[in-house]
Amino acid sequence: MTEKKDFLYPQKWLSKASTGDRVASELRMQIISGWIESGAILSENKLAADFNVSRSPIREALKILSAENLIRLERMGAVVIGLTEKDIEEIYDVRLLIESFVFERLIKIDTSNLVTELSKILEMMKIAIKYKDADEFSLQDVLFHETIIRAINHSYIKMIWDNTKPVMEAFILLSMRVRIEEKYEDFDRIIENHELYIEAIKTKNRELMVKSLHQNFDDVQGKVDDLWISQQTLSRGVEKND
Amino acid sequence: MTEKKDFLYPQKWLSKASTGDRVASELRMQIISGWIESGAILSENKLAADFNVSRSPIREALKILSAENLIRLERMGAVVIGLTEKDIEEIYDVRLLIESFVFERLIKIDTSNLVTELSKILEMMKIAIKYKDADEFSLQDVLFHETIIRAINHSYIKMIWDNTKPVMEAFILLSMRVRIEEKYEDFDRIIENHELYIEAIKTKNRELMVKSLHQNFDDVQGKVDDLWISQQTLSRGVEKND
DNA sequence: CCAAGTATACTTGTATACAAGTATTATAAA
DNA sequence: TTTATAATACTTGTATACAAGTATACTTGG
Repeated sequence: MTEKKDFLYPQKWLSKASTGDRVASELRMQIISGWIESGAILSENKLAADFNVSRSPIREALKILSAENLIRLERMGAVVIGLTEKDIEEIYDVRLLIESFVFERLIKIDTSNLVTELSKILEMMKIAIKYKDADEFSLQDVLFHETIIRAINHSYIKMIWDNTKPVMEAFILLSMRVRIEEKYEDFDRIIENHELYIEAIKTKNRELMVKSLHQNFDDVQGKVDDLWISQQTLSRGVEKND
Repeated sequence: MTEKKDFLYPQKWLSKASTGDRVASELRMQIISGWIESGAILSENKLAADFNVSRSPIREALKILSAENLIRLERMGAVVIGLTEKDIEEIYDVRLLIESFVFERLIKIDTSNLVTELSKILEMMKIAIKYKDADEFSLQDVLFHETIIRAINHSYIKMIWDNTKPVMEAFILLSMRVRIEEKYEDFDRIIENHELYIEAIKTKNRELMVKSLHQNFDDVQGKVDDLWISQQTLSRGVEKND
């Protein structure tokens, strides 16, 4: 008998999502968390049976995951690629790239509204930490950066964000869940980083921005470790479906 | 009676593509060329009838175009967004961003094989010009830049490329078709630019790369004009379906 | 025991069917 | 004439059906 596994992805974030999106979100979490191992082969029929839906939304989900480079669509089944440490470094390459670009644009425009909005989000993050709500914290963290990116109204930079966001969100979600329990003090540093970021935007200080961005980036190494912890935690005492 | 319109997208490039991909490629061309005007509303049923396929591949195509920001999926029908001058500028922002990033990586690795490959592609481009084959030229032009990007083996930079490529390809295709007839001499300059680019990679000369990239970028203004010419050419003497 | 060929149980891609919801249009009442 | 209501003709989202192709496993002949 295999133990029933709860959803990894917060269901309340999916209030008005289609079945395909739900399946994609859940599969994404299962792949990134290591619950579904890389190399595994997913069949549409099997997934449809597992999720108790038809093949239509499953196909939709697989297309999404394929665009995110988490799986590779082949003739016979979708091969799980998974998320390696290299992938995470690469995602942060891209983040660094686009957020630097965004900052250069921000320098040229009025950012007072943006700063206000970011301050609000930061306060939300603090509350989330106070109540040890890793999911809410992750949501706000991602929203923080998305808000910055949206500020410059650049649809193609936004597109890059949209394409990397889901994987990043899942990754952050998983590592924060571990960290909020086992490395609670980390969050002070994260908050500090974000305050620095806001300050950089407010004062349009390029150096400060680079500094805060890189601190954020350095923080990733720890996050990678946490992902592995997360993967082991998940496997602990849970039987896997065949 | 409405005049039968040929395919805008080269059919031979779709040898092993699915129906959904074909429809996406064709619709993309129709949208970017202005044949389908922005603001138009596409219904899955109508498209299925037009293309003589079922709704499944149509849905697939619409998802693709939506990810490319060419349409916006809404409750009732997909609204055509189209490609504005701003979009094209933004695409080139992204190209500049990622190709600069790629160049920084190229400096650190052996690029002799890459240079050879690029030289080959460049010769193909010259032949295409000689025979006034705009489609072949566009194919090689896009391949040229893709080859450079692939050289650094960065899956997320590659992902950004994959996401912008289709729109760029369609745009280049349309403008080259006009230019090869009406501005044949332009192509000397384009070839020159690419030679400069190869030279920059060979000598790992950052300044030269920036120069050739920006020359490429400056060239875009002309391309935008050509797109409008292309749109008018297409409308000339052709009746549009209701 | 081994090899070749065939049957079978998969796979995806596309077409069709059905359900639920929305905008529009026509009708009826004031 | 105007407004409210109801019928209708759309829309998408999901489920199911069918077709074509592929890998596997078995069977049959040597």
